[in-house]
Amino acid sequence: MDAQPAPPLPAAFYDRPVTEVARALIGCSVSHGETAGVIVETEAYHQSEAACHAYVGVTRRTATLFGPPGVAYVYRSYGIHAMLNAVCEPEGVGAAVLIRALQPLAGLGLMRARRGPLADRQLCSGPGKLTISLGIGLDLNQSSLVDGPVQMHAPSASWREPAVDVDRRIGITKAAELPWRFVARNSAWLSRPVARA
DNA sequence: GTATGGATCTTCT
DNA sequence: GAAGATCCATACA
Repeated sequence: MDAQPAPPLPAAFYDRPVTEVARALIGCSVSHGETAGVIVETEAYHQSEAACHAYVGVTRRTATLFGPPGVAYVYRSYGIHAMLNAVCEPEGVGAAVLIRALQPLAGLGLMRARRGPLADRQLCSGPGKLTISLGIGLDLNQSSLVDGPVQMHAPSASWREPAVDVDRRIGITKAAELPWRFVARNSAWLSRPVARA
């Protein structure tokens, strides 16, 4: 709690292969207003595979994915849930990292006010949950992760670089076999345990 | 504790 | 008109 926030990750951080960024984001933190959490679970999406929205090409919906790196891509899924992604790779390439789960770090009271009287581990253990807890809505689509309302920060000094497990992605039907899900090993805050050790 | 089905809206064909 | 990267409540063992 006393941890002074490090400077936000620069746009260059996201200007790399999306799988590298997805792995590097494990242990980083996301903040929005009073609320913040440590990223413990991510998935990579790239225009070269069918599960990615950008697979179909540039549309009005996916334009953000093809934009410059270091920008938030927020969209609605199943008509109900907002999903937070970080756009990666150079402008013109459709790729993003989906933030699937957080370890709550700050503003837990505000999270409960938004979500209800839930246990800590239920506040951000899912892509649709964490956006509600952090108050992230569709209006934040295309906002900068470097100097916008939602920011991502490098791991605090006390965070030991965790072992990262790789797994298949969740909840998709196409290209489901790609090992593009990255999680912090032995974390208790995941949306779902790793399939195989 | 595990399993199944419903809710709800934006975007694209 | 249909599909989609989900979450929650309810039913049953």
